[in-house]
Amino acid sequence: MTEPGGLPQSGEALLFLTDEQLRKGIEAMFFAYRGFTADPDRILDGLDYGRAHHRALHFVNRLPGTTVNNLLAVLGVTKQSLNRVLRRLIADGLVDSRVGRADRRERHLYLTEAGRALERRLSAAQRARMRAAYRAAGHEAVAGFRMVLEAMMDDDIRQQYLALRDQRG
Amino acid sequence: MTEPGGLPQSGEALLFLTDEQLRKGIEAMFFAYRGFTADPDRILDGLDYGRAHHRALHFVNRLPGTTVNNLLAVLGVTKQSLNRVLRRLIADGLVDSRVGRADRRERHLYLTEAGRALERRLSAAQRARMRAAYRAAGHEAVAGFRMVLEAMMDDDIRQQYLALRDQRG
DNA sequence: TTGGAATGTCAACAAGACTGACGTAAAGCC
DNA sequence: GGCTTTACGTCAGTCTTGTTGACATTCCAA
Repeated sequence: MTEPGGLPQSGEALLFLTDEQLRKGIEAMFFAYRGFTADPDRILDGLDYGRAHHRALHFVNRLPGTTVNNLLAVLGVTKQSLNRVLRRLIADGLVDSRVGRADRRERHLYLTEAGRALERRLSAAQRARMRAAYRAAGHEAVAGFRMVLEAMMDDDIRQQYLALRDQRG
Repeated sequence: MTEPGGLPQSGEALLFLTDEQLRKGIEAMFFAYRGFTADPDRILDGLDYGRAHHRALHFVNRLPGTTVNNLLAVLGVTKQSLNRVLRRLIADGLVDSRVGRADRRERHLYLTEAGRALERRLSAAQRARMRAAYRAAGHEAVAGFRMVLEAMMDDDIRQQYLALRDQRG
């Protein structure tokens, strides 16, 4: 499993990647994702919402006026699954669903004031952890972190991410 | 992305972190995790196993002879939840459960040859993606990636991770 | 006008997490 | 030897979040 016989090569820097190093990265990813979701999860727990609600709130906030179909693509779930979550958020007055003007079949989604308030609370918690991690790791580590994550995405997902990343930001 | 206004960037601290930057990191984490699990998920799908089985196989492989209790702590699930998964793996002959010699209440877990074969197949797929991402991002990015992830973990989880990380490797 | 696309709903189901309760066996302690 | 604790397994039930499949509605576009 270690690089056989002849020398490893690479575009960037003749990276020598042992299975050990890769394994550490895999386990780091696994454990870090738990931390990544821990703070919002705690908040959601008390409110009787789940991670799926957080994700919906996050992307409706990020993409105000997005259609249901577009949100499906971003979240990577079925419409039935999203619909259950969205229905609840709409019923609870966190999300506003407006019939499209150009195309009245479409529903455009917006956060209400209450929705924005919860989204802010959730993302503040998540950002606080991210900020602490960034501070602890330092400036260059942050750039590397993002580069590896972006390289790890599926190609089609990366396109979505990049469009999102560079819009307004 | 460019440092606005003035000053601060840093070696270790004094990182100037906008909410935009943090948000990009959060979304990168979200999308990258999908990629991270995509390849093993595809393999497992055809075998009628799930992500939970993969996690169990991974850590039994990593910690041969580990007890059920220890595995619970690493995975962060309840024993009922783990038991369902483990029972299946044992029944299917992928995991071997041996009564402890010093303490006969304990069960020590090992992969069988078939278990090792599946674990190798899964981790080979996951490592391939990680390797590609590392190569694309370059040597320094890898170090930064790991630093940020480690800083993002909960404290108690990080202890487990570090113990695991530095053992034998 | 008709076909197809976008949305939504109902029903059924499964994985994988959870809690709570209980049983058994073994170990540890007084 | 007896009592308590620990480790493990299991039964039963619940919840969230994902899945398919079927079907209705609305409405754009050819």
